[in-house]
Amino acid sequence: MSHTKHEREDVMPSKDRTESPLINDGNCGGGEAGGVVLKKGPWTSVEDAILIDYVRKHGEGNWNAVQKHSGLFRCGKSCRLRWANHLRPNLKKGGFTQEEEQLIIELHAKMGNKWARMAAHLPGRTDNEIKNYWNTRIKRRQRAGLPLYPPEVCLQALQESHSASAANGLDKGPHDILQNNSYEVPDVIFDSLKVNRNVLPYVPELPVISAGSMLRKGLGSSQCFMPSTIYCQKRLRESPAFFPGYTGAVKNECPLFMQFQDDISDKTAGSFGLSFLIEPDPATKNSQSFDVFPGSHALSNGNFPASEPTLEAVKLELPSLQYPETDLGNWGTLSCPPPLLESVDAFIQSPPPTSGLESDSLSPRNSGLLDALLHEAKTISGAKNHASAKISNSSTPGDIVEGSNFNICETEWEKCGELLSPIGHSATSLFSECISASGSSLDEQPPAETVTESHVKSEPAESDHVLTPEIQKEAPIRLDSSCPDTLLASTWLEQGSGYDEDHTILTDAISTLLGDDLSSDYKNMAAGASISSQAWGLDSCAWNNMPAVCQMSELP
DNA sequence: AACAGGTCCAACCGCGCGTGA
DNA sequence: ATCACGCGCGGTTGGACCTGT
Repeated sequence: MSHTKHEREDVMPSKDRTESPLINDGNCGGGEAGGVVLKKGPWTSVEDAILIDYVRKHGEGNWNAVQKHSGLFRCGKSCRLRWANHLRPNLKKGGFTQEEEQLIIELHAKMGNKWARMAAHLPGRTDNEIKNYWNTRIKRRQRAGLPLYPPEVCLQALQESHSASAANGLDKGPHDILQNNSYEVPDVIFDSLKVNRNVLPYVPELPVISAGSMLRKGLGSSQCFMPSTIYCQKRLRESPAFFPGYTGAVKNECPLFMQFQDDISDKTAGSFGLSFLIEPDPATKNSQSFDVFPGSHALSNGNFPASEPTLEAVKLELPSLQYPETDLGNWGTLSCPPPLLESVDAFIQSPPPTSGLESDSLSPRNSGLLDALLHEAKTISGAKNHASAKISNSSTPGDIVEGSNFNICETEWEKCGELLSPIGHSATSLFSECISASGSSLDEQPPAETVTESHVKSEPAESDHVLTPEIQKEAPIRLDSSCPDTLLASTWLEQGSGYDEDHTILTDAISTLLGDDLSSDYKNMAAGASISSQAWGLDSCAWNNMPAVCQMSELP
């Protein structure tokens, strides 16, 4: 295809950019290199030949010298790109094979949008190719209402995780895949999780924010969601260990979240009982839906005015672990809460300030990816073994925030915190998606139904499982709450009933993720029991009526 | 045949990192 | 310590092509 294109270009070199020498920006030498106007746009075969010849003579590298010595009116960057993506030897052209596709999916589940690293696993393929393939895949599957990852990948990861944890113990890190990639899972991560579990009540904002943002996205303003994401992602791109969970949790680097995001935007917003966000009650309009969390980083960056722009700007510049320790200590009393998405994830995963940064190396937990969720589940489970007594006996948010006047909110907050934790959120979203796609092909499955047709059970045609009357009856009620996870989880659990062993594993994982209080409920649900409306403890009313200051009081 | 919408992909762009002066 | 430079990475864009109506 590109070949055809370039042949065509060779005949008619270009119309726009190529022949508009003045449209050069600063990235390639300010558009001029030594007074020479650099060319942009498609490469011609002549240029290719020049570049190939140059590289043969001088080797790769020193790309800026290419323009100087070869007569090419291209910036070094453009030369490097052309060489790397099209001219270098051993490049594989053509579509991806099934094996390659499978590998890409698996790699993306592990790495997220680390195209270059993925390309290293695919000889002859370029990061650009993989990126394009993946983006196309995302669009396709999003349109089709399919999960981003096929069930195989999810289940494989789960099974591997399960067996690995059984064999190695929890603290070894249940990441076969990751281990295969020589990823390190520093113990300090687990320690920090145990420590930080006490402050999980801070977490629940994330899903709500996500939902709001996703709803806005679903409402056709995807740009609402992106700017901050992009901004932070760029800022922190090279600090995946710090909190890729942020970028991941928001967009591409967290495929799991993205699955949920896609689902939310495509289906949930319209049918999951979140209409109160879209068509808020006049009395609660905006202030209680989108602005229910006044300090929401995501909200304030999602085309909503930031209440504390200055502070936020500062925090945006810093990876979460770079927050001054004093800031961490002050969060509970800040009038402006910390930025949410990044800080939430990072806070949970952050080692204690004294643990140093070396522990951050590619923690799977930090990735926000499939493995990370599994890891998280087991980590929390392990943490429970060590600290459950402490937590259950003495650790309440009220304990954390000493002298807080807002302990009245503890119960609701705790429940919501458990329920809405980004971990559970991602996991349930993932699992529901994974199971919902019963087909086994790696890629397309025929769209079972249009998005608008989706209801609680979104893709009936893709699954043989049907909602039980109980669930059908109860789920909409539950989902009128601001806890979309509820539905996803329940949907998953219901759908997962056909996967006995995996189901058990998944159920355990979910239960672990949800914590002690809810695990039994989830298991009951999984066993076919109807959802107890009391189990969730918090409906939209309670949540939305919770004073913002109360929510703030729970900040770590 | 014409058109619209979707898909694919090459190339651009901004940013961050590493290195050396 | 600072700056400039080279380089690589990931996100985005724009246009050609494909497909369905």
